[in-house]
Amino acid sequence: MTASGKVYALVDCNNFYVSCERVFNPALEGRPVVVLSNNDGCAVARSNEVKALGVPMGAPWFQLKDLAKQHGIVALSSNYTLYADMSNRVMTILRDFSPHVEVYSIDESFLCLDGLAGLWKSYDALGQAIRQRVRQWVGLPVCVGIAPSKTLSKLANHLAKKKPEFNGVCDLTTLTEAELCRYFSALDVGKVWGVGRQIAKRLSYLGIDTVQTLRDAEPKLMRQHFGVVMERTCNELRGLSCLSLEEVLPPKKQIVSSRSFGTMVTRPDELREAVSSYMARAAEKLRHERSICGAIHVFVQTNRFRQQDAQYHNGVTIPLTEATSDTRRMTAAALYGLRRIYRPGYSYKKAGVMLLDLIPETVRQASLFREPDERSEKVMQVLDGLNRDYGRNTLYLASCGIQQRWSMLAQNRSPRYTTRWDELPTAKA
DNA sequence: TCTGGGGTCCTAGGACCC
DNA sequence: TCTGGGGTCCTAGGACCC
Repeated sequence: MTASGKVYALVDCNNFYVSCERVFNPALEGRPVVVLSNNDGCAVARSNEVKALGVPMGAPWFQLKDLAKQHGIVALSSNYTLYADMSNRVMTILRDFSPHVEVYSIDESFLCLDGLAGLWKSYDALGQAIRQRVRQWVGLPVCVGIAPSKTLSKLANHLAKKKPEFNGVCDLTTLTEAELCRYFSALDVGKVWGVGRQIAKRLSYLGIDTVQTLRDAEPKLMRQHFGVVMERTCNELRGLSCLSLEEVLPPKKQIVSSRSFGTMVTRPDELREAVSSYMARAAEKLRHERSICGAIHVFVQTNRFRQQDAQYHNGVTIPLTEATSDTRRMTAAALYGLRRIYRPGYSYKKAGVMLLDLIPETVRQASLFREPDERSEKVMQVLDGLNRDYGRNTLYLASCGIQQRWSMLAQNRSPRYTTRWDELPTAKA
């Protein structure tokens, strides 16, 4: 099935966060391990042992504590610094295998394999070589799915992970129609990329429950029922490539920074600290993107899970008179917004900022009312430089506060082994 | 006690214009 | 009694992804 002549590989790391932890702590091998979300809230990565216990993705940790005690589940706080660095190492290796790589998320990439068939005995051999090298050089297990469309390569990857007969690499281009039909008939339609819970339910009303029945559905009819996206998905399932590789990621359209608090926050000064801190982070990302923003959205909310508490959530968008990436001006706007939405008497659980109307800094429009501020750019360069070279929070605005009593929980975080000299792993003789 | 964070795309509906 | 039609733009909300 190579109707379009395209061939894509999807390389996906197995249980990525858990596998990263195991590289540096081999004692975790073979044990049930979860990595928790920010604030140690939910299980966002599960080892196979934990999946076998029936723990779903996103399960709240506090609900798992009994099960954890019973089976000795190890729970780790997330260590994004480590995961990001490990991810970069994997992606660097993948670029050796194909000149066309789309880094799709922290743990998966699409590779275009067009024209590479001649270099290898088979696509399967190429896939195995990728697995072997990533395992040897970075220590992480990956699986590879190969198919004539991105949507199919996702499914191929799923099969590579679940079906031992593929040994970690599933090349759909070598399967017969009958074999494809057999695998796809056994797969829930919800496994298809782009089919979530709601759409799966609606598909079910039409008698479409498996990947195979969606593949057999008429694309034009799917368009009438669900829109252009589903029509595309349907065509992709038939081996007609509709989604191309996006090698250069387009500039972001918005940047969000938000966190749940480690404790309930009632005092306005603590909310101000949190919003200032989140804004510092968002502004840093903005400058890294080489963009400036034209508006800022601030929001606060109480704990929606505590129905017995008085609930309040609100947000406000503050347009800026002039697009900027200066943390100080953005923080001032955010704190102004916060004053407008803050209501006393509530226990707040979360706050955040969103940067909107982003444009590249090169198209900055001169303001009618202000001279261009070159000093601002210099100050931000110094700020970013210090925080890059000496660690985050070396230099920050006083409004971010010092104690940060509200900051999130991370009670069991591993060292940043690969990015901090003072946290390098040590080898015992 | 304890329930994540950061994105994108599409669509429907309202405002507005001629 | 009778009350256009078509187009664009914007926004909010929903759905999806990892």
